[in-house]
Amino acid sequence: METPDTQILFALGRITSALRAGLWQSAGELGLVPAQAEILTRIARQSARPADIAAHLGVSAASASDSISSLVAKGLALRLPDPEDGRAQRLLPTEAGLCLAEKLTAAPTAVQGALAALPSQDQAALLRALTLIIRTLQEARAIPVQRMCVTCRHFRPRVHANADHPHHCAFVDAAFGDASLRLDCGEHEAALAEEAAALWRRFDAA
Amino acid sequence: METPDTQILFALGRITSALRAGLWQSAGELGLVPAQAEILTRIARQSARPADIAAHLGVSAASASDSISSLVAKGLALRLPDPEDGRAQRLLPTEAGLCLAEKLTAAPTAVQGALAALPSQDQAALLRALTLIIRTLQEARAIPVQRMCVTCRHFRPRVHANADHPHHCAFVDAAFGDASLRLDCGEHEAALAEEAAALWRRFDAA
DNA sequence: TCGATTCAATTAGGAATCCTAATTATATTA
DNA sequence: TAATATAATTAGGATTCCTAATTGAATCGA
Repeated sequence: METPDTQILFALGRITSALRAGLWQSAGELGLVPAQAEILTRIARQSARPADIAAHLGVSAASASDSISSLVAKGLALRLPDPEDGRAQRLLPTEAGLCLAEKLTAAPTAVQGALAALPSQDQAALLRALTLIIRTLQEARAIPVQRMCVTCRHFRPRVHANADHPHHCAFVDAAFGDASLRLDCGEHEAALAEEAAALWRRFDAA
Repeated sequence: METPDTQILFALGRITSALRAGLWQSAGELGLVPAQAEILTRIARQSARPADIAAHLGVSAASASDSISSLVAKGLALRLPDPEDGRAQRLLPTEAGLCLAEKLTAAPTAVQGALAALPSQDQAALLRALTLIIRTLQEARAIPVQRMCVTCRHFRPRVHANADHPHHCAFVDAAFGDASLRLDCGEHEAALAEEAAALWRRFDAA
């Protein structure tokens, strides 16, 4: 318990516990368990395959299938055949599922409150650090690839002198700062390999 | 998915998944499941009561009791009567449990790798932000109280001009920075209520 | 001091997740 | 066309997780 690494890991563990407890609480009030709530909010945002869900949650395909079946049995989700691949399926929320997903994302949790209470400079620094971590985890194949700024061909890191808005998005043609980094952007287009490496170095530089 | 809050929550979710998957992996190689691994490493660091374990993990006392029983059945932990309270127990690791706990903490995970790869400035900023979050979660009674710098009577936030080492610990009489903030310090002594509030304001100030 | 209440912990009962291994059906490749 | 790979589920079993009820010990008030 001495290096920053160890302290950070410890801190993440504590916050993870709070997140799980909060999810049991808020999901439980709506008749769901955490895994079901996570899957439902995910497919409410965007349709996904069972394999995506499993990768997103970091569980086996069999476990994901279990939880999906629970949602289907409750009439909150549908399994439809995937038009692009006869082996695959597309998961969609039902009307009731969408309604419940909105309540879930709206439900305030203790962690959300703590984030809101964070000074905006710390918020930006936190988001920046987490973005870097997620990028590294992606490269290590520990988590599935995100549609995030730091791998997007529209991203221009550190091109402005303004310390609060050093980055630029070529898609919306606007300057922005660490606080506005996206991890799941609808306009994301993957940069080519060498281009991505250059973005990475530029953003990462301390 | 627009405000920093939402992005941060999303990011924490992704990292949580990676943490859980890593724990299934590393604990699984040693014949444990995540909950058992977390309890074992916790009691290896310091003896604890079942109620502490439950609060630490954010689960019910009954669930904690289940997992503790699993550890006891495997010969990795012992339940001893608590000398201070006849209703309570003290949990201790056995020799085999200590040995396993060391292997667990030594096992490198993907998230640990990602943390190590983080530039040290981002590490410090991350630890600072997480410390603030944990402090808020404690106040909201969402997680149990930690033996952390920001609630310690030896802590002197922002007393030095040196930007890298602005804080001071009166116990060891040394300057330190955000990167060295402790969340579980052996020398922690809780500050009085009003004193604690003053520390908080001073450290929090952006 | 004695009863009532509170508290720490476990047990009981049951639902849900999680795993690996095996199976089915579709895609891809040689 | 045959062999292999992939997407998903099912089967079987271990474990966690919940709430409610129980046991024993500590504390509080009359």
